[in-house]
Amino acid sequence: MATDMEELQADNDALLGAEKVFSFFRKALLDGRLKPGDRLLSERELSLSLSVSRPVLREAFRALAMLGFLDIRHGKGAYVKGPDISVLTDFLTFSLAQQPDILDDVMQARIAIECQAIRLACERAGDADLAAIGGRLTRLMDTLDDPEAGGEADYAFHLAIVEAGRSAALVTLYQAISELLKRSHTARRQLTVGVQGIRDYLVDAHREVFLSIVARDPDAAEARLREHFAIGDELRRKSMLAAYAKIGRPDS
Amino acid sequence: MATDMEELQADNDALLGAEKVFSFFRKALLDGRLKPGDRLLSERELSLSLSVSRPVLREAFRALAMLGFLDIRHGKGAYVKGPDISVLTDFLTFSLAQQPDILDDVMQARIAIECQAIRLACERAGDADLAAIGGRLTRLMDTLDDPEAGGEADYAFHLAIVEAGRSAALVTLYQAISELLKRSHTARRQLTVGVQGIRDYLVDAHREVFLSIVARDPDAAEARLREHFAIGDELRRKSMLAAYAKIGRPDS
DNA sequence: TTGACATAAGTGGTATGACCACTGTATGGC
DNA sequence: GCCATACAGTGGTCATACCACTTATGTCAA
Repeated sequence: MATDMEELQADNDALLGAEKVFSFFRKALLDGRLKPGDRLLSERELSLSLSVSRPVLREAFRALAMLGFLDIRHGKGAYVKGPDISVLTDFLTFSLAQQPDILDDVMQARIAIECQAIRLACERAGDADLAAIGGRLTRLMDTLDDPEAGGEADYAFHLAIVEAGRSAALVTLYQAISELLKRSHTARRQLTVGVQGIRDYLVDAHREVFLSIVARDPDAAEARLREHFAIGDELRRKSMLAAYAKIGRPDS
Repeated sequence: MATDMEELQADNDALLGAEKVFSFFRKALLDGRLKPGDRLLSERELSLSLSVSRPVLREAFRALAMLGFLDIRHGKGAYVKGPDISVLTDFLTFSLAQQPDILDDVMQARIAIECQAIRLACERAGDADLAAIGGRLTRLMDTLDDPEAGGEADYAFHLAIVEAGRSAALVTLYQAISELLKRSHTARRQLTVGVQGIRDYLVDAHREVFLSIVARDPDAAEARLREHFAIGDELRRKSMLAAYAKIGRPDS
């Protein structure tokens, strides 16, 4: 992936060991010789065929598996996997996790993606998309008292909106930050679970967002969504203040 | 990275070979024993210390290098590298490249990120950020006639806006799609280079966006930006139509 | 005949030891 | 003092052997 096409014509032995394997794999994938689901030759055969040693071939295999392009199963063989977003998710999670307050900052990415997706959803969503969002809304109402399940339902609802936008790029990015988003969701729920009137608010806010999509009004939908985020932020801040205040006093 | 924290307490030998290496590496990174720039023990020493064979350790090393966490230099050793976005970029480019029309769809992600970032920029941008954007604007005006340099200047301008938003998550995502964005930029410039009044439009549109940020008016800034995108889309469509019409006729 | 079990072949997983190629340093002669 | 060679340490590669898992095949007993 990193290197360019310079060596595409060269199946020759000028390459440095593992590069030969990567080159072979890339080419085979691009010209259709290998498709997701295909089974590769065994390590012994392939290493012979590419004239590299088995350890070298295994290094390359392991790296490809790490990147999600191969699924290696003990005793069965190595199978080609389509590009898998989970790798991207892991990598992003790990990269961003280094910084403090990332759970707050990832909220900005969430707002960005959802606000654009909801606009698209107003134009592009089909009946199935709307039904999916509605279903998640029901699920959300059923799990109001459980921070864990509630957080997941919340995430599922918003994911359905993004998917309704029918933009592969937006969905991919959203999935890429999904791990951090889920954490953020449950963390927020745990903070705000005791707030006065939170149940009614959650239901109303999400329903209004949903109805705006059904009405196919992009500006209103985005506005509702932004409002939802702003209020959520406000609630969260108050809850944190309350929590700190409680810590300060004796908790009789 | 993929697995969770269950085995964090287990330095024991319950792990499957390569996992031991990953576990060690992850732990050492998280508790600060390893920092970017550090040199790892030699393969022979480390394999002994982790009680795995050298080939297994090398497989893990190769995978980590592939992911950008290690820089392995022949004859010198293996050095820890900070997370490198370029891996993410490559992966995203490769994953999304499979689908047709991705260059159009990635525009949705771009709009999403920039529209949110410009809102943040209105609140958070410092003088240095504004100066940076201004500088890119000048550069943009100087390269109006060169599709290549012009495309890059265009990209640089918008990147400066995103950076002015001071959100690590947004910047990271933007960089992740940067490769596709750059292609998109130059492709658009090549299409619209001959359009009547395009030079004046480009300057005016970008300047207005810039001035909105300076005025610190989020709603206006986002509106200007969306308008810019919409008009760009319109221009591009017209140009494509014109190009097709020209092909239909004899090009005397 | 049919079921369950044992066996064998093929696969990935690991280990060992040796050797090559590259790098930096130390040691020798000049 | 300086340069060139030799050496030690490193990653890079290889060949071989063996272990563990999966599957299919075949065999034996009910």
